[in-house]
Amino acid sequence: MSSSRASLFEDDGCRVGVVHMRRVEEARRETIAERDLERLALTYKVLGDPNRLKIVMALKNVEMCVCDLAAFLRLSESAVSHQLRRLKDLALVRKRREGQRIYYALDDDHVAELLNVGLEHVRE
Amino acid sequence: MSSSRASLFEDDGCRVGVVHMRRVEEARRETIAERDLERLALTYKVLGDPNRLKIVMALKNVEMCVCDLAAFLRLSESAVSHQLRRLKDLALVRKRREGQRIYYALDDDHVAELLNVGLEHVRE
DNA sequence: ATAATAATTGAATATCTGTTCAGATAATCA
DNA sequence: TGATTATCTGAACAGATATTCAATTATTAT
Repeated sequence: MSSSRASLFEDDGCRVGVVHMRRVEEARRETIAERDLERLALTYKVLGDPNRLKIVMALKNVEMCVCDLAAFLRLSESAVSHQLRRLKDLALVRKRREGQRIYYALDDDHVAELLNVGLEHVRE
Repeated sequence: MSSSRASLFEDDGCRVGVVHMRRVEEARRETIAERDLERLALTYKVLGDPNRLKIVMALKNVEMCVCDLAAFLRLSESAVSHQLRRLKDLALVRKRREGQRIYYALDDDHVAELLNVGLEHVRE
């Protein structure tokens, strides 16, 4: 019976053909908190830009200042600074001031692990 | 000496102040292939949208057809179909036809692992 | 102080992205 | 066959995004 069709009214009042109502309701129950999901999406999104990804990949090995990263990416320091702020807002990197320079590093081990799992998938 | 400043000509001809040339060169050597990096960035990017993320989270538990997912997300089937194509292009989901319906599921275990590691980071 | 270096910030713009809409395929059934 | 259901596709538009540019803050050196 689970594959039989059911035409019914959804709780938002729209008449729709729902094939597996059980699965839909189950999925709704299992969904994580909207706040967590939003933050998780932002985390992936921030890694989804080639230049930001290059930054975190480089920081896997050693901390670097903005100037280093700009030279590495062949990008303006302003552009790098903008990207670093996004990475920092999501707790992917942390900064440490030393005189005039500010050194960036990965914030915790989860970040490196996230990169490794992603690489495994890409190289499968 | 590694913290001394070095003003020099980069190989692209731009005069820039590079603080830790060793680190920059090391980072350039360690960089993964541009093709892999591009693909890795696309993988994260595709997970970086709340609706697409909801889709893969739901598919962690059970396969679902487009109609189910549209009901679950309260989104048009067209919109869901567009998103599913992006997920499929990056091998995050696979499809299986059964009559008129097409069922989607996660493509491999890496995907679920990627979600789990991401969740750990968000909830830390 | 003044100058120089490192990094940040906000505004502007060109580009990219997600959804909608209308129409096209594909499979099933009367 | 024609009708219905499920899914896909391409164009278009509104909203988001990355970089550049100019100006600003913070630190160090003279």
